[in-house]
Amino acid sequence: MITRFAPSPTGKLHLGGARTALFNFLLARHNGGQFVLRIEDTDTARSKSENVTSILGALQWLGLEWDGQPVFQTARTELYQQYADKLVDQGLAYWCHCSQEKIDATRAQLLAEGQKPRYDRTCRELNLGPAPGATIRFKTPLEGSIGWTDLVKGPIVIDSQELDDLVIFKSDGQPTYNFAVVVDDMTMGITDIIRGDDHVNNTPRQILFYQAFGHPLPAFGHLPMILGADKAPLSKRHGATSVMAFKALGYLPEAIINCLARLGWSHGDQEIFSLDELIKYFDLAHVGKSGAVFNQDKLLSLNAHYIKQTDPAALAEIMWPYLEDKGYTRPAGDMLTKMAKSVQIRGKTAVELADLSEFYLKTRIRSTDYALVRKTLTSQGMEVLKEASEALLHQPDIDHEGFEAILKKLSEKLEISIGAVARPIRLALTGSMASPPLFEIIKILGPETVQSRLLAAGH
RNA sequence: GGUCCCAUCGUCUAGCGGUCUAGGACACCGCCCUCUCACGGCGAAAACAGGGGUUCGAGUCCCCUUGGGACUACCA
Repeated sequence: MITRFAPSPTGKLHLGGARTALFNFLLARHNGGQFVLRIEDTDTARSKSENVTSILGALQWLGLEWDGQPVFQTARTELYQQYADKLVDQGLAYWCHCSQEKIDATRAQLLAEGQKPRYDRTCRELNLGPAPGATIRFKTPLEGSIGWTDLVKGPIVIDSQELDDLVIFKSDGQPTYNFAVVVDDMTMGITDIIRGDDHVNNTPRQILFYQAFGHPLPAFGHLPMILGADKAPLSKRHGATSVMAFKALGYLPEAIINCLARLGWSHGDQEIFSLDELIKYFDLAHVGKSGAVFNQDKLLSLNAHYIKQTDPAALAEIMWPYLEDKGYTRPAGDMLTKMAKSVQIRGKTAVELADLSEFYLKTRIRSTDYALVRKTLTSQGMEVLKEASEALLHQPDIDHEGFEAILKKLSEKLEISIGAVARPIRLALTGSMASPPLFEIIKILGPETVQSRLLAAGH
């Protein structure tokens, strides 16, 4: 089995493309086959090499390793030419000298008469040769039907009268998409073509070409589209859609893979899948037939799950770039790991992790919420800070139990609730009312920083 | 317009004729836990688009309607 992913480098790798790549990857790996890449760059006006780099980078980041070297269509023009010539020689295709204007005119006329707009096949039996501005058209059978059993949609049949005499070679000497794809898939030995729903209508045309070449048909499977919240196909206007944009937002590749896999595929009630598990369980039989709305909340929750799963040291590395962006210098030793661990269950993205742990690195804690400061650092609050500072001074290596005891003692001494004791300390230490547990913060920050922050807030 | 595809909670989905008074997950709401925020635990609410068949029996099979979508290029 050989599957392929064939992006055109007209943009970055987006969610839809990533899922197509994932399913092809999974199908191949599940069956011990190959997964290859083809870059469809024949649209030279819109194709950019930096997009190729970025698409390959995104696939790598996701962990979708491909076999061999990517094939570039622009390097194979001669091959397409040979195959087109073959069809012309066999009388299965023909040179067409009709001008674009003429074709447009007949199309418009047919449309006006309420008929199907199509080429009128003027040149079909004229046996013309090459000429400037000429195209090569395929002799589509005038009758009969074309069908295949789609791997995800089931049997599909279409009347060949629905099809025009397709142009296979453009007047600029480049093959058309449908033709190039077939030549590529044949010569690359692709056995299973898994692609987006939008290609269902291309399939009968491509089948015609396979038949013309006397080449066995590959299996086709068409994946439903990924939609935005408004049920329209996912696009830029739905916000972040490129894989790397999600990386920048602090999402983990495991979460994106898991999320994408569950968009249109299922394995009973299981929700969490590692890439290895996906390879083990993946099958086309459980791919759904209808479009799926991409739900970023679900991705977020999956991301939170994988963040919780990640080893704190590794998480520190994932989180660090975002802290670095804020202008901090990297702390020494395992400080960063401790920080990551303390916010691990609180942050749902690497960005949130950085935001939540930022207070550890600040040189000065300041809250801009003045109302809160006024409410918390009352004379009583100040008293708490002073007392806490003294209590902690004698117990720098505090643990949960020990800190609870200190809080309790203070609460009894000052005759206020435990919460009222904790509040000013939390504000002094973190600048916020939401943070990891105080004893944990104290341990990570160390006695000197704790003292100075308590004192600084006391003024 | 024509051709093709699709249709279960708000969303992703399980379901492959009887085990469905329809299960799971996310989100939402409530309760518990608790030094805050979270995590976690427990619970609630929430769907078979509509209409005809077939069958002893239909979410599951067939047809129609409705509603979505794709394609209809010398774009990929």
